[in-house]
Amino acid sequence: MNPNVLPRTRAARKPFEVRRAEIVRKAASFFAQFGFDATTRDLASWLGTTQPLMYRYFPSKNALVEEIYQSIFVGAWKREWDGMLTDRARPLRERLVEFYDQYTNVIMQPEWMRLYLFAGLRGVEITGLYIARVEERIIRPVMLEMAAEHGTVVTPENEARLLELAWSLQGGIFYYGVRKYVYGTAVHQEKRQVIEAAVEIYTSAWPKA
Amino acid sequence: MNPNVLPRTRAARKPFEVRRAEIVRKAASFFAQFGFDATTRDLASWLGTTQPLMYRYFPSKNALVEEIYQSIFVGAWKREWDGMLTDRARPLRERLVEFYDQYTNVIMQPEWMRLYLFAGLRGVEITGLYIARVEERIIRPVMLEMAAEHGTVVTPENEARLLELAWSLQGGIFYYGVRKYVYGTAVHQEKRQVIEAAVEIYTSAWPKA
DNA sequence: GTTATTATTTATCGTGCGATAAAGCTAGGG
DNA sequence: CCCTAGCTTTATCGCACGATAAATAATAAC
Repeated sequence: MNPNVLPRTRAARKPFEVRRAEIVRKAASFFAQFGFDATTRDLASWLGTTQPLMYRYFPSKNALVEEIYQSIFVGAWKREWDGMLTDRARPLRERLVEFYDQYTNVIMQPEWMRLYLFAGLRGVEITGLYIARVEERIIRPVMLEMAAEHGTVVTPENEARLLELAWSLQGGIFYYGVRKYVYGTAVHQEKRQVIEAAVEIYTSAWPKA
Repeated sequence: MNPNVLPRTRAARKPFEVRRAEIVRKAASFFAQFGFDATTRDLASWLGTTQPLMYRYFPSKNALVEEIYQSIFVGAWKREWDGMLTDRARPLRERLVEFYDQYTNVIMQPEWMRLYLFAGLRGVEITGLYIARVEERIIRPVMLEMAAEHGTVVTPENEARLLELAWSLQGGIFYYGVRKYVYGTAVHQEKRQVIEAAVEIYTSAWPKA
């Protein structure tokens, strides 16, 4: 017997690719809330369909999960961010604030943040690759621009220190999102203000040597 | 049939409280690695005992998990930290570096960090309480000491901004641990150096107003 | 309008889970 | 040395999980 109290109305018939894309999108939101150990039956109920339907579109639960990883971690980066940090026609602080404002508009959402942490805790390989890419695309450019702005010469000796300093800026911003979207605690300011304050601190106190 | 290849030797008989404490301690380490959805059978194998043994000491898996939460989140704070940040006989930077050095000696370990995030993602109530306590015991004192050092008057208008600034410092340090212990990526400096650099940035660039 | 196609559902399988009951074994008291 | 208390194990239950097969129904082609 079907455990649902109300008899389900048959799900609307949809073209293969439409349904498939819908499953990936909604399943991401579902797993972000309940973790990847949530069941395919609950997922189907969330989708408004039945459990075996998923297996027409994905060979296994894990195949679906892998596709969610791809959509989140590979699809997150936007083309226009690439030159944003290094455009020296604009003041550095302005570049940093605008970049982090836009970048966090994408990643600082409950879905993205939670999936990122769920996947990290699971030891999913792609999260390590994601961090490596963040270092090359964000941390290192930020560090180099900071150094250029302050006349700091980057050497093999101080590179590690300067990279970690740029990571600290990133971490200070990121943890704001963790508090808000993972732990659900009250924060005291809006995202934009937090970014501005953190960027201000780092640009004004960047070490000369 | 027992799936173990080698026939288990019977577990050494131990007094109730000894075995019980051992289960909590080792189970914390086990769940930190594999998440709270790991099975009680695997846990028993990890403990070197059998699965039903756990039920002599805890009425359910969840009761054991709750006890692990308590031991981690309530038992983490050390008495001597309480006056450390506010001891104005010492230079502020020195206080901050020493506090964060010692505090991170406790929390910046794979076990603590992973359980903290696992629990947070599960929506476990105690993590919200933990963050509230961190704000009262660390963030607010840090903010007030910073303000006092720089002659900043804390008002209802700027309090939110100053609190978030102190959170940024904490977040910058914390995220270093996330990278290292959750994502397993290479970091460029030792913890102590990262703390020193972050504290240096924040103490030298703290806003006057 | 009939038929072919395929999206969707119902029914079910084997497995592994948390939990319980009962049997087995070991240390300490007499 | 035996007996008993209680720690530990074996055996097992009911259930929910991922996955598959077969039946059903809605769309598309002609």
